[in-house]
Amino acid sequence: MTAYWLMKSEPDECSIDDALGAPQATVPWTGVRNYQARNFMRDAMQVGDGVLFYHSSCPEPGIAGIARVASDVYPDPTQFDPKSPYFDPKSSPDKPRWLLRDVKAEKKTRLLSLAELRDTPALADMVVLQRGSRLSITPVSAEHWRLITQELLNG
DNA sequence: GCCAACGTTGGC
DNA sequence: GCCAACGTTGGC
Repeated sequence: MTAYWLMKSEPDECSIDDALGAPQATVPWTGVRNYQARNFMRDAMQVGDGVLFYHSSCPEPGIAGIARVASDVYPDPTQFDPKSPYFDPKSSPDKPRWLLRDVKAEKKTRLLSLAELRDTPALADMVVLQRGSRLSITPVSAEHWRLITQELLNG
């Protein structure tokens, strides 16, 4: 059964344009250093799941495009790179702590801003909108996915 | 740069 | 296992 996700990326690091410009429009979702978000990728995601590509920590935070989970889970190579800001000295290649999946960008959309998301009563239950929510990967219900993609693709 | 909210660490 | 201190996220 297809599931849906919202995945945050800082556009300074990897914007929807960057992802679309990558080979096969596919990027490894590096840098997740939160166990709950990691576990979503490891245990709950499946290839083909829908992804709302969200721009965070930027002047205009919000959903910027549609993407899809494009690979099985595998170790995040940045955890082993001492020069990477995501380096984790407590991790090792034979016992990797951090995992990722590849994400394939499908379409850049208009920016559906965080303010607009918050102004939409039908989306009030979205995990990402909950008070104090900081997770960089959150599940999205089928109904919320339908509403948002309909608005972005047809609206 | 501020700060609320949450996660992680480490001493006990 | 508790919990205070500290670190991080991310909108504003």
